[in-house]
Amino acid sequence: MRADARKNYDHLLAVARAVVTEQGADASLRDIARKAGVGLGTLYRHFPTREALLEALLRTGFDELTARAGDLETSGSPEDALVSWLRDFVACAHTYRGVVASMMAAIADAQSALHASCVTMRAAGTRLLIRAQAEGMARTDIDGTDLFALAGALAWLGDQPSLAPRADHLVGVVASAILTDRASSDVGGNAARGPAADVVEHADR
Amino acid sequence: MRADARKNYDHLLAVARAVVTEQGADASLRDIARKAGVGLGTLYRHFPTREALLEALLRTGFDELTARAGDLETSGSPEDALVSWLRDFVACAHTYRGVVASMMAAIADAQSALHASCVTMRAAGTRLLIRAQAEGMARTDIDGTDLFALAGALAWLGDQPSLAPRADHLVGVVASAILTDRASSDVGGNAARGPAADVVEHADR
DNA sequence: ACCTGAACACCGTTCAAGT
DNA sequence: ACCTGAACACCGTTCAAGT
Repeated sequence: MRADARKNYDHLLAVARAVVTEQGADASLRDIARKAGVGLGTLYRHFPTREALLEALLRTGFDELTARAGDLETSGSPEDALVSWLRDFVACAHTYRGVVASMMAAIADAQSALHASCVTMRAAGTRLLIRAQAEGMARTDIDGTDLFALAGALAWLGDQPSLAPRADHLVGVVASAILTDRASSDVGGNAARGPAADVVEHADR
Repeated sequence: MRADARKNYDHLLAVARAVVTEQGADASLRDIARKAGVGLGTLYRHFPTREALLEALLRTGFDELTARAGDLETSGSPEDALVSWLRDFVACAHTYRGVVASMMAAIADAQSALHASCVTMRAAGTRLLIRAQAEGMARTDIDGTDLFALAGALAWLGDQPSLAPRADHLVGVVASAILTDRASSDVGGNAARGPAADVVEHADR
């Protein structure tokens, strides 16, 4: 890659990060090119599709999520690992508003620039689910696709301004549906509570 | 309303129903006017905003849903009533792809043409939730807004082509998180159910 | 190799002019 | 009263022309 091209690429990505953070995944590509002081064709040269741009923006977060999932596979209780992954996924998707719809579309479209990362992430979640199921800690009538769907729905929820304030709490509610022993498990990381008790979010985020 | 205006209104609505069914809530208004053989200004005259058009399209379904919620308040078990409402809501939102995001935005925007209907629907769901909670059948750490949020998330899920096949099943999963007696209840809506409710006082409505 | 920006085919929204 | 469609300010995408 030529030096001037590299410079354009990097700058474009930085500007895109700012604009997409502000306007969401549907941000105007023209606006990004304009703000980057670059021709529209240059943006398209580096990122042939919107999803290619999103992929570049999300790569870091996705890689971190996958790495964390790997750690979770062998650490802590299966329930905590599963719920932690769920929270991490939702937090990651929440980085850019509206990105979760692209992810769900990408999983069904092998041509999408986001396809591979999403399949990888779903696989990571699936492994944590299977482990929890094997130990009798998670209901067995759902599979990795279901888990991914629920994670996506919770991320979508966090994107809606009117619902976002309760998004964290509702992750706990859905987690309690996935886990088998609601009564005795400590979903939130605090002391054990009854079934009707509030399932609290992590403090360390 | 003048006769020619009435005719335009009705025809516009019929065409809009077809186009929105096919293309979703983001369908091109220009396209609708074009297909209705009507000037673009005519569409704007009858439906000043996209939400006004959606409201007209959804009114029937919303009214039916509200009526059914009223019936459910006094019939069957509190759990069945709540889960039935949840399924009805998801089915109703599923009428037009992408409409659930408009609904969630409308609940926070009193100016929206969809605001009133959404508030009414949320209130209907809330009453069913409170009844179930009063009889000890639903967890008490969620409120009507949470129920509405979960219902919206499930409807969103049904809008994603890659997730839709499991949407019905996942309604059951989330329902089991809301209901207290997971083990014995039949979330799907059939015969077997948990122990009959004991002496319980009604929540005020 | 890489960049530019005009060109094309679309939008949503408004509003002067017509009937 | 009501309807029309041009006008305006935007899009995404492509591609000939430049360096």
